[in-house]
Amino acid sequence: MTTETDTAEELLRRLEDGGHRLTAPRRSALAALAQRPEGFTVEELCREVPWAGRATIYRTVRLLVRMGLVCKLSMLDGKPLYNLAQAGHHHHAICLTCGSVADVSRCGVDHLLENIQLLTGSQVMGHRLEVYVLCASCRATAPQR
Amino acid sequence: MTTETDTAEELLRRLEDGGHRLTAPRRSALAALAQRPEGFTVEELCREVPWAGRATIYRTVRLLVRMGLVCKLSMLDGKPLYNLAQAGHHHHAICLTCGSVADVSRCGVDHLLENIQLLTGSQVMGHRLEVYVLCASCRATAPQR
DNA sequence: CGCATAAATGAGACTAGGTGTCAACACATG
DNA sequence: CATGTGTTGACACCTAGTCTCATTTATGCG
Repeated sequence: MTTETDTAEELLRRLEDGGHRLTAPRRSALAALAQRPEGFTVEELCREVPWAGRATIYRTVRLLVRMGLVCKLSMLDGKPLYNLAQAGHHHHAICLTCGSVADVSRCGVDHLLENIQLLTGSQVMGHRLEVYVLCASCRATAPQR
Repeated sequence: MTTETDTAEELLRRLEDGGHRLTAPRRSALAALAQRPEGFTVEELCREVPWAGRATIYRTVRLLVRMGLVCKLSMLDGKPLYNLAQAGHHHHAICLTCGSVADVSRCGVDHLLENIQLLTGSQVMGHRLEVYVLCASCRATAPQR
């Protein structure tokens, strides 16, 4: 089983491989972020690592997003939420109750985009898909969030 | 053919039908917005109707969004863009070049959401889909935006 | 018409989320 | 251990939007 520490180590390694320095603020930010598999906001991270500058935390998260290690998604009300990227896909089913994020890439998204090209004659340049769900386990239990 | 004036009149009528007052700031905001079928930002509207208060313009747009007359979508970089709602659907193919918005509802979105429920065992509560395209006519001409 | 009154307005403070600047600092390498 | 570039932190600034509250105004009623 992958622990939070493993996750943080992995991110650290990826940063290093990318030619980035492993500084104290980055280590702390990664450690904090690895403990929140259900997603986090940058302000939350700032509160958890109060001795590091706000700009630094934002820069670290932006770096991780650009490297594809973290993805930024938006909740129903438009508020941003970040979470660890599982792989290279870009589609999520976010549970409104527990915050868990499921991969939706194999549910026909590509097919949908193909249809759009065919039916409208346009060329798809990018897309954003966010699905808000009540996940299987939350359907049976009480809301927590 | 529907002119911009017709559009503004129509919006005005809908507001009135909804029990809202037809005030001068609202009339101007609607007139300005009706002239931008390719979408607009609220700040743009504020610049076009500078004698009306910024809060009022924001309130007017929010009202129109809540009434389903205008929809808020977000561009690839996350910046918000508003445009006149064509109907009750919620899916758009936004041309990155000319800003035109096409309806994508009949391209299999519902089918996709059904698949998600079946494959993940979750209940879909809401979703957001934005597709960024180069529309058919822009594929043949030079970029303008 | 004239009036009452609830709805709407405008100024401006405030919020969230995020970026830009710049002097000071620190990591890794020669 | 010098050196130089990447990184930091403080803080100003930005966009997008909301809230408050005193003032104004559209509209239905008599």
